Amino acid sequence: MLEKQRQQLILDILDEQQFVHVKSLSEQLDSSEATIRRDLLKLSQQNKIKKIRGGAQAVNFDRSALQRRSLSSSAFLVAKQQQPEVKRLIAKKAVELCSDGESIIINGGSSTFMMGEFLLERELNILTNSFVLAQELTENSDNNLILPGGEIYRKQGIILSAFENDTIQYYSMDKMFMGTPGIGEYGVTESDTLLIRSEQKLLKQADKLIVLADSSKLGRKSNFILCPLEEVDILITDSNADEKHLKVFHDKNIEVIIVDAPDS
Amino acid sequence: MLEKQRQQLILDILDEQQFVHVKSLSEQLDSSEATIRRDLLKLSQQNKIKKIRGGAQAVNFDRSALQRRSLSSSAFLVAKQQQPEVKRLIAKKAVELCSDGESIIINGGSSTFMMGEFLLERELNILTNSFVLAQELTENSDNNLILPGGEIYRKQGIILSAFENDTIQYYSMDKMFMGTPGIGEYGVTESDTLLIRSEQKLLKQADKLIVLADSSKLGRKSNFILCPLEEVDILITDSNADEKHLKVFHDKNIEVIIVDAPDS
DNA sequence: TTCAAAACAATCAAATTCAATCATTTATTT
DNA sequence: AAATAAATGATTGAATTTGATTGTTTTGAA
Repeated sequence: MLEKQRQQLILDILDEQQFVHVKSLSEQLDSSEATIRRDLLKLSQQNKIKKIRGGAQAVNFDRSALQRRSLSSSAFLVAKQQQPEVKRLIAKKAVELCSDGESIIINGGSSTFMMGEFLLERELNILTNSFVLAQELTENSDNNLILPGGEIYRKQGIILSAFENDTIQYYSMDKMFMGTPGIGEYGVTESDTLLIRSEQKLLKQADKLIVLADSSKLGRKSNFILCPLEEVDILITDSNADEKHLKVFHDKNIEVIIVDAPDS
Repeated sequence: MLEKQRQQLILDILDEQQFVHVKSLSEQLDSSEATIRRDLLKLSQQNKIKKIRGGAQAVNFDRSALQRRSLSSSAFLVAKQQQPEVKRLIAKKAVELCSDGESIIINGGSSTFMMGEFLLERELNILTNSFVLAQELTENSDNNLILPGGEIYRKQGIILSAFENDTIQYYSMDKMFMGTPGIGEYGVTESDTLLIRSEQKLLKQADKLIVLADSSKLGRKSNFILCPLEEVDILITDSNADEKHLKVFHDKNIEVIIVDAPDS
């Protein structure tokens, strides 16, 4: 991985969470801890992050600017940068599972955001808490869009409500598409505490759950468990997936759809 | 492969992914690394890419955001040009009634949309069923935005819910700003059947109702009555207002704010 | 306080990337 | 076709980056 690319990714990660461990970065970016430390040193000298013992901390000296930038789709770009082709193919396959006229739920997040590209020419009923996705599809497609009520979180580009009962409880949808930072025997995980509630609420309104997770997400575990594997109906991943992981899903009767990874 | 062709392909690739290795380009384009380096040098001299150690970085990686930004702030500019100056002054006065930190409701519609221009530098809690206003202010301001749940109606640019109980019932706001096609002794009127329900629901959550209506709207009556005059606390209109109409509002103890009409 | 584990900066050797150079191939002009 | 110009690919040594190793510092538990 390129030096600049690595550093950009560190910034992107810190855009989404307040703190990261050196170790975690080293694993995620597939570089030695020494290299990560050097990156952190450089970035902190540029005042782009704050270097603290154990890792790095986000420096929100210009919170508004950062928020605006992330909303505009940096999350989308990070996703693209990390796994450009694979994620796109997975998103494409996900959209192919829908027929026009169907009602689907799409949760906020970079993986599912990529579905947008393939939804442009479709006509579905789409319930989503992703404000950015709704924006794109409202402007550029004929899909019918439904939003949950709540506050707009610029950084994540999503709408969240603190209240139990909101508009979405009245909607019954066919499928829910969900991206995740990690899925394994323990279930589907999520890193953001804000997101997890909202996603659980959305999940209740869907008949089927379809998880989008490229091979790097399999067996990974993020901070919080969103739902057990039993809830998952279909998993879409790529051909780099480890047999060991796939077996777990198979044992739970999850239908696994595998798309060809370009560089496998 | 021709030189120009190769360089265009490099640009295409960087249009998609922000970073590439020299090695990867060399393989993809079937040229030596030396040639690729020369291409990168030329392209970077033209400022079309950024040359970094190990490869190249897209310079316009935030292009979509930039486009959207200029386009979106121009949404206010367009409104500014199309609407008469009076409406703008009324909108400005309306925003001046708010102090930072306050919670306000703004209904969808062209008059109230113009408030957006003056809200850019403010920090308020804004509950609005105007999807377009929310969009603009999310991208270009630091206001906290709250949306009701429901379906997006493209034509009107608003969010509507068919259900009685939605998220907004939990919000208690200081002021509601409402534009209207007609206001008179019979009350505040509205022409759009879709809008009227939604606005009545919003109204319930506000302590004070402030109506924006230039002088041409006074004494006018549109198809439906949204609420009686008793509910109105403040009316903002312009200096062309007829005394006869103003007396009606005065009798109902409505505070009337009059802005100077430029061509009066 | 003591101790062990973790995180750290400094250092070094290996690997990678680079610009410069030159011979060869390809394109253009005469 | 010959001469000239331009582009390409290979080679080189220098510069930079990287991961591993070292010993030191910090941390939290005993």
